[in-house]
This record gives sequence, structure tokens and C-alpha cells, in this order.
Amino acid sequence: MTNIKPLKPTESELEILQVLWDKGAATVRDVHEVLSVYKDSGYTTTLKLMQIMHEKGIVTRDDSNKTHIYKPNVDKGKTQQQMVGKMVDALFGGSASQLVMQALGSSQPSKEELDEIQNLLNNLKKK
Amino acid sequence: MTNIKPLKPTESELEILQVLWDKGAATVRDVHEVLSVYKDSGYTTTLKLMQIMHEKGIVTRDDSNKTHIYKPNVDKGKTQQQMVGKMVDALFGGSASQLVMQALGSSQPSKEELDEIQNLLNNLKKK
DNA sequence: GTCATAATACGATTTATTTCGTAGCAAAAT
DNA sequence: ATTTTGCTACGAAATAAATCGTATTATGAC
Repeated sequence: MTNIKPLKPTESELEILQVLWDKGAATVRDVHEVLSVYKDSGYTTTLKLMQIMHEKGIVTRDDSNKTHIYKPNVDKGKTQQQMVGKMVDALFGGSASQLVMQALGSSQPSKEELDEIQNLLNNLKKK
Repeated sequence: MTNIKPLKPTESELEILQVLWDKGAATVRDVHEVLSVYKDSGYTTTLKLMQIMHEKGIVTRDDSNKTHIYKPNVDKGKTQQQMVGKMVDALFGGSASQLVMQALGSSQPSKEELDEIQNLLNNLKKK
């Protein structure tokens, strides 16, 4: 069972989840190493955040060894969906396609990405 | 001049901006009336928030009369772009097309919307 | 076995955000 | 003219989020 109620991770929690989703499992140090590339907060800050996330149930952890191993306990897709939904409501008057237009228009998607989107679009059109 | 630096409106500020973008201009009471449909914070809370937004330059106001008139001072499109960008970074590893896939996949776009997106897609492909 | 290293725990502080209460004032109603 | 109403100003409290410092402990190197 992975997440039931609409949790709303904070900004920092999201950054940490990114890493956990990417790696599948990681220690605090692993995560901190990644974050420290673009943030300059200290190690214990990351530690504290991950401890809080554990309390909240956002991550699980294996503390059978001295160095704990953390895993995400919320589904990436579900979380994305929730956050996108919130943004669509808050900023695009409920219209997801408006958001799509905005996102597509102001990024530089590669040919591969465009093809991928085209495929999805074709599938949607069939129905 | 409408906004230079990447301002990042808070959650509440975004709610207020929604109303201002929609109405073009509004008094504190106007805004509060709308918000109070789905929030239950008091009038002075809305007032204070709008005063802060004014200090920050997010809104302008005409205080030549006793009842002040507020207008948005950040561009809706720009703000959407910024917020979407933030979300793309925070949740989609920087890939806008991933966000697009997510948004498209989990909404039910109408035929018209799909066509509109297709057009945009065609334009992007030309380059 | 001692020491250095690297980890967790956790309280406290800082910073940001939201909320409200109270005071003061102008305009309208009586 | 007095009262009531509806507004702004603004300090302060409440809440939430992020940050850090210090204490403690386990593990591995020597």
C-alpha cells in the first residue's frame, strides 16, 4: 500500500523524493550528496528532513544497521498527478490542456520528445 | 513594466492573483468575497495579504479613495511559466515533456483541445 | 584498546507565511 | 450632531518549514 490520502510534500521534501525515486533506495549521505550540488544546506538539515518525512510516512527506512536506508513511500506518478492537478486548478482555471500548451510552448523539446507526445496524442485521438 | 525578477507568489497570494487576473481590478472586499466561498479566514487576513503583495510590488493599488482598488502587477502568462518551470524541475527532473505526458494522460481533453495541441506540435516540429 | 570517523537524535533557532485583534478614521445613516 | 458602518493600518501571535549545533554512539583503523 503506497499512500492513500493526498499528502502534500514540501519543496524540500520533493527534492529528496526526486533522489529516492531515482535511486530506489538511498542513505542520507547519498541524498545529501546529490542535493549539495545545487543547494548549500548542511548534512544535518537533510538528515532532519528525512527523519521528518519518515515520521510522516512519506518514506520508509531500514534502521537495522547503523546507516539507515531510506525508500520512497509515495508513488511518483500519483504525486505528480496530485501536484499537477493542484497547479491546473490554481493557475489554469482547471484546464489541463492550457497547462500543456504553456509547458510545451516555453520549453525546447527534442525531436524524440515531440514524437513521444505525438504518439500519446494519436492514441487520445482514436477514442 | 510588469515584473522583472522571478517573483514567487505564495499559495495565498496566488489565490488572490487569480481573482485579480479574472476581474482586472478589485477591492479587498471583492477579493475576500470570492475567497470566502472556499476559505474561512477573516477579512483582515485578506487585507493584510494584499497589503503585503502591494509592498512586494505584486499588485498595484489606487488609494486615492477611501476604498482602495487593487490590480495585478505580474503577468499571468509569465507567472504560469515560472510556476510550471518550478514544477518541472521539482517533479519531472527538468523534462517538460514528461509533465506534458502526465498532464495529457490523466485529463480528458476534448477534440478541440487535442487539435490545438496538435497545431502547436506541428509548429514545433517544423523547426 | 584507543582513537578517529561517520552516523543518528533532537532541541533550538531562524525564516517565511498566515492569521487575527484592535485602533483609528471617513463616510453614510439616523 | 451623533451613531453606526465599513474601511485601512499595523503589531503581534500562531503555524509551518528549513537550518544548524551539539551530544551520543557504533564501526573500523591503528
